[in-house]
Amino acid sequence: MNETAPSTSSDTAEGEVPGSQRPKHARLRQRLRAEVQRMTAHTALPTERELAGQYGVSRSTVRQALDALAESGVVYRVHGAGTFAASTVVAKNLTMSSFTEDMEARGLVPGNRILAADEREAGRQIAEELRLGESDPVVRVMRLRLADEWPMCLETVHLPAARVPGLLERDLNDSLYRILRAEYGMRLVRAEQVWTAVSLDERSAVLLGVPTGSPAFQVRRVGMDERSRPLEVTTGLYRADRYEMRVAVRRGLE
Amino acid sequence: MNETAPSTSSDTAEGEVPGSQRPKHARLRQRLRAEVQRMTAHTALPTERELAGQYGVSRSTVRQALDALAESGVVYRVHGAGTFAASTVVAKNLTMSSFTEDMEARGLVPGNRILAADEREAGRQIAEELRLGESDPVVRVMRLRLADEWPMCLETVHLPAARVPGLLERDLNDSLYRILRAEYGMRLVRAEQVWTAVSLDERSAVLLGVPTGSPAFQVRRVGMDERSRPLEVTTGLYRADRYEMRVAVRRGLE
DNA sequence: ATGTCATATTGGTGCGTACCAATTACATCA
DNA sequence: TGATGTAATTGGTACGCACCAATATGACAT
Repeated sequence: MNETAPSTSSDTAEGEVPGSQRPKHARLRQRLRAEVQRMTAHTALPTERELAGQYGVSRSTVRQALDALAESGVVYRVHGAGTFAASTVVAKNLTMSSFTEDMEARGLVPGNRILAADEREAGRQIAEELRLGESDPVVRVMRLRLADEWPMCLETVHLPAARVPGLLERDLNDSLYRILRAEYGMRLVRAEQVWTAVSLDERSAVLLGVPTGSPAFQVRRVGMDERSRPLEVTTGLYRADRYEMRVAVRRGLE
Repeated sequence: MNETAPSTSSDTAEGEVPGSQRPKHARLRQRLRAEVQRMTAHTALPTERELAGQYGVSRSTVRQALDALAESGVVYRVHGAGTFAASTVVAKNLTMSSFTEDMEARGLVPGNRILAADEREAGRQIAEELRLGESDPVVRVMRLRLADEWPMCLETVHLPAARVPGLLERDLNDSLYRILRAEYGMRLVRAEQVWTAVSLDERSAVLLGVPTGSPAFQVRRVGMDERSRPLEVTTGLYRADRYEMRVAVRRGLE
C-alpha cells in the first residue's frame, strides 16, 4: 500500500493523500518493524542500499528508520555483515501507556472505583514536583483500578487545578488521560518514575483485596509535556501478584 | 580536559591522540551533555547552525549528537523555537550498570560474600533462556552483595560453563562482569529484565539482615551481547529499603 | 492595549555523495 | 587441507544542499 508514485514533477505533488503525510522515515520504520517481527530471530534484513531501492527512498532515510529500530532493540547491526532481526523475548520496550491502554492491550476490561476526588492545597512535595506554590490548589483523584472487576492498583493523581477547570464535575470513570488530552490539551509525552517495593498497610490491602503485609509496587510518577513541564504527579500501588515490570536495558553510550 | 586544539590544518591531523579517534558526533554529544548539565533548566542552547559553526562540524553531525541527547531526555526540542536543557529530575536514564559500578558511583565500597559457586545442569528454564540443552553444564554463582559492608542484594548468576572455563578457580570477589569482559571477551550490551515485588522468605531475609516478610525487589535478567545472544541469566533480590528504581519513560513512537 | 499579518528564525525532512572500517567470500599458496 | 591474502560487500561517518513546518518577532492597524 501507499506506493511512492514519483509522477509529476518533483516531490510534493498536489494530489497527495492526506493520511500519508507522516515523514518517510517514520512510515518506513513502521513497515520494517512489522516485517521484522514476522521474521525468525537472527535473519538478515536486506542491505541498507537494497532497502533504499526497494522503498524508493535514500539510504539516509533507511538508516534513520533502522536507527530507531536498533535503538529500541527490534534489530541489531553488525558492521561489515548486515542488519538482523533481534531475538525479541520482551519485544515491547517500556513505553508510557496508561492503565486503560495496558489493560485493553491484554484483553481485559478496565474499570475504576473513585475513592476520592477533591481540591486541596498542593503541599510541599507536590508543589515542588509540579512547580507550583505550596498553597496553590491541586485536584486530587484517588481511584481503585480494576481489570475484569479485579482490583489491580490503587492510584492517586495530582493535577494543577488551574489547568483542569471543571474536571471534578466530569465522569472520571473514563480514562483520565484521554480526558486530559481531549478536553484540556495536556499531552503527556515523558514521565519520570520511581519504583519501590513495599508491604501493604491494612487499609490499602483491604482495598486491593489481599492480606495486610502483601508485597506491592509503589510507583511515583511525574508526567511531563513535550517541553518537559510537569503536568501531573501520580502515586500508584500495584499488587505484586498481578503486576510485573519488564524493561529492556542498553549499555549507556558513555 | 581533552580540549579541541584546532591547531594544524583541518581535523585528522597526523599528531592525533589515539584516544580521540571516536566519531565526531559521539565526542560532540559528550561535550554538549556536559555543557547542558551545567545549564539551568529550560535555557536555550545555541541553534544547530551555530553549534555546527562553533564546533567546526556539519549541521547533520550536530543533529546526530542532539538526537541522542533528546532521546535520553537531556534536552528537548521545540520546532520553530530551539533546543533547550531539560529539567532533569532523574537525569540518569536507566542504563545497564553493574552493581559494582552502581555502588562506586554512589561513593560506597562494593563488597561480596560468595555463598555458592558450582557447576550444574542448566535445567529447563535456564536452558531455554540461554539457548542451551537442558543437561548442558552451567556455572552458578550465588553472592551476597554489600555496600560499605551492609547487605544490599542477594544475587545468583548462571553462565554457560563452556564459555567460562576456569571461572570457578578465579577470585570472584572482583566485579564478575569485569572478569567476563576482560578474560572471556563477553561483552554485555543489552539486557531484558523483569522486576517483581516480593516478600522475603526466612533464609533470604536472614542473609539480607532484615525481618522475614520484608518487601524486596526480585529482578530476573537475561544479559545479551551485541548480536543479541544470551550470555547470562541472573536473579537478584534487592532490599526494598535500600533500593529504588528510576526510569524515564517516553510515549512510544507509535 | 490588542489583534493581525508578513517575515525571519529555527528545527525537521529528505536527498545525494564520498569515503572509512569491519566482515565475508573466495582465490591463492604452502 | 589449511592458512593467507585480496577483493567485494556492508554498515558507519561526515558533509552539503534544498526545502518544509512550526515558532517568534515586530510592524501595523484597530
